[in-house]
Amino acid sequence: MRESNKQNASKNITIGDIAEGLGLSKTTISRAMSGKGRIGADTKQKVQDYIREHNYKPNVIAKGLAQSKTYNIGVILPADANLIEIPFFQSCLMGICEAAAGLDYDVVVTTVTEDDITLLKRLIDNQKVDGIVLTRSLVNDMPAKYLKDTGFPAVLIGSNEDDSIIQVDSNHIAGCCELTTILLRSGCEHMALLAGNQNHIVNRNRLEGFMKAHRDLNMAVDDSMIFRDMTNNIVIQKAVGQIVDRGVDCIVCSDDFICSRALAKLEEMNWSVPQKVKVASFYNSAQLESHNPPISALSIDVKELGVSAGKHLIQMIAGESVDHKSLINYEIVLKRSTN
Amino acid sequence: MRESNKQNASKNITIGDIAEGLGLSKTTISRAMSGKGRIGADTKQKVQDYIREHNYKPNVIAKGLAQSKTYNIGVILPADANLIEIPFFQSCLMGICEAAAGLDYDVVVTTVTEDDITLLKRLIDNQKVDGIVLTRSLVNDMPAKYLKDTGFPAVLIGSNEDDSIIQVDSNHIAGCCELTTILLRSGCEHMALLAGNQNHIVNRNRLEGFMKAHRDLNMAVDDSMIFRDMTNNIVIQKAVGQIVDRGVDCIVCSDDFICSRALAKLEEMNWSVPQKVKVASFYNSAQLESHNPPISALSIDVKELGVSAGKHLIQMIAGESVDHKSLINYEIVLKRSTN
DNA sequence: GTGAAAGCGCTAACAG
DNA sequence: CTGTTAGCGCTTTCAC
Repeated sequence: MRESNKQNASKNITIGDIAEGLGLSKTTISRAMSGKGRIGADTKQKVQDYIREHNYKPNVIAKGLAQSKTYNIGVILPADANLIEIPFFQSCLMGICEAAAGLDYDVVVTTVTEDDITLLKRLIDNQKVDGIVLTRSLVNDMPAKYLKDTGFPAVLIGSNEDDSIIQVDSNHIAGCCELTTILLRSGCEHMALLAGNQNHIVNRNRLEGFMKAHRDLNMAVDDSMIFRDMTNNIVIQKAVGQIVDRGVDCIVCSDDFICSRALAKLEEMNWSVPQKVKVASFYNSAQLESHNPPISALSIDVKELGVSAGKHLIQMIAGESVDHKSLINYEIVLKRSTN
Repeated sequence: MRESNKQNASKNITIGDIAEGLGLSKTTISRAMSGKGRIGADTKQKVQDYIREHNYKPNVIAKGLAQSKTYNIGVILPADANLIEIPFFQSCLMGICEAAAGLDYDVVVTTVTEDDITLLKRLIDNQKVDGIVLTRSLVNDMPAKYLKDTGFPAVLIGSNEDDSIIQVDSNHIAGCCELTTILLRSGCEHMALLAGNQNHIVNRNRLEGFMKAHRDLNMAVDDSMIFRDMTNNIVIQKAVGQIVDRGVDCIVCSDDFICSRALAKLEEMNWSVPQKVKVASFYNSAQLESHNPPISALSIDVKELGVSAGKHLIQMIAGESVDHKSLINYEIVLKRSTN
């Protein structure tokens, strides 16, 4: 019950306990830890020894309060029903967590839907985070708009027309253009594109890359072979039926979800890949990992996107300047589906 | 520059500003908000009006510091490479976020691997959360053990031998038993099971349910038809080859990942489902959503698991007592693959 | 080089 | 019913 027994109690030991135990002031302890201000090398050592010995962990919350910081970054995940199982966001999150932990930050997550950003507002209002990572980008992006208006530190994983928001992305236009070019050069003459939800910037960019490849090679695109907003199995199956009728020789899909559904339909029609039609995907997940034949695709290190976004955000919070746009490499992986 | 202009500044307005603006004490403002302690109905009203008018948002961090709480719960996600894209955890997380937001808590996430829980320790040491949700359960579960030893409030999504940790799960044994029973009763005589990583409790439970169904019906299980630790495509393909040779008439898989690989192999062998062999999965994700034929499976509302876990944890933190184990319903969804 | 004191924004006895 | 006074655990002037 004596004062000096404090550190044995279940409560965590505080900076005050150390000061008391060492006969120093709280200020000195603080300085010994932060390195700020001048302090004697010997006392510094003494403090650090004491800290190690007593396994002292500073209270980050209190530190934050004193500095008007939280040492947290917020990650906004989409909660729209059709996206809830998309692994992209999970991989992003892993990357962000990794970056944050390395810089002594923590990650708090919340969700938004296309038309409801109340939880994002709440997170900011509650002053629980020092900055925000957005993990998807829509055409009229409410979160991006809100963050821009409020001037809250933020970085976007993906691209956005608005240059004023910091962005981390891979170059979808270039990547899709490159993959398409390879396919065109390999002799494809009747290419089709099954593009995803055009409300997502990324799907517009993929479409644009596809178009650009044709332009660059001076080849016409057949508009009747371009399908947008392939957001459910019904429309995908219908589209596949139509393009097969029109003599397609190569199908490119916006992502693996579309691709796996297209492949299922082709199989049902007994239309063999790659003999009768080549198939490639613009986004490579685990979904088609063990498909037979293996599917050619654009591959990006999504976790690395998260790492980069996290680091950039924390730099920003620290007041350092960061690039307005940084790009993560992509890779073109050719497999049997386009042989 | 005058004192009274404070609320126009970019800084957030504080409880002190309100007190000053209204000529009351900070205590009174605090009481008007929390409802604790007695306070005049009229002053309470006045305060609330002022708050609304000036769009005041209390600083949760400061509140927390004063109460030794954080109003955060931690969610531990597995970062093992082979699990990173599994949508189960993402759905859990969504549910936990939903529960937390509704109870004015936030969610901070971090990761562990099978043999490294330093980030979990860090989260607790930093005192950033009031409790922890574990989203997976292994046989020698380091996080569960650690939390038990430290006595930190925690709930586990999944099951664990150790009864002392609060658990939220669906009844995998009963569910798998029920589905297996249906298949046995429908005439299957040579059933095979492709079970997942036996280091995961859930996969052991699924196996147990499968066995129990046989026991209950007094039917022998053929050990050569039971495969454990089907963690990669190679072993799965090999297993499928073997069981087909042995005259299997029904294949049950631990989860959709195993199932999709098994289906791919069957297709390659031109072994039609369900004509030559029935197929079912013990865990239903979006992975096989549009497979042809549709796959019979056990279906559970994973997000609801998260919601339940989140609510239970926050109750616990509030000092209320919670059930040691609560179960979420499962559903057996029979489709063409077992017709 | 070190310490005293004030303060981050809020809550919680204890008085009146 | 309301105000005063201490804190929560840490940082940060400003003195010495």
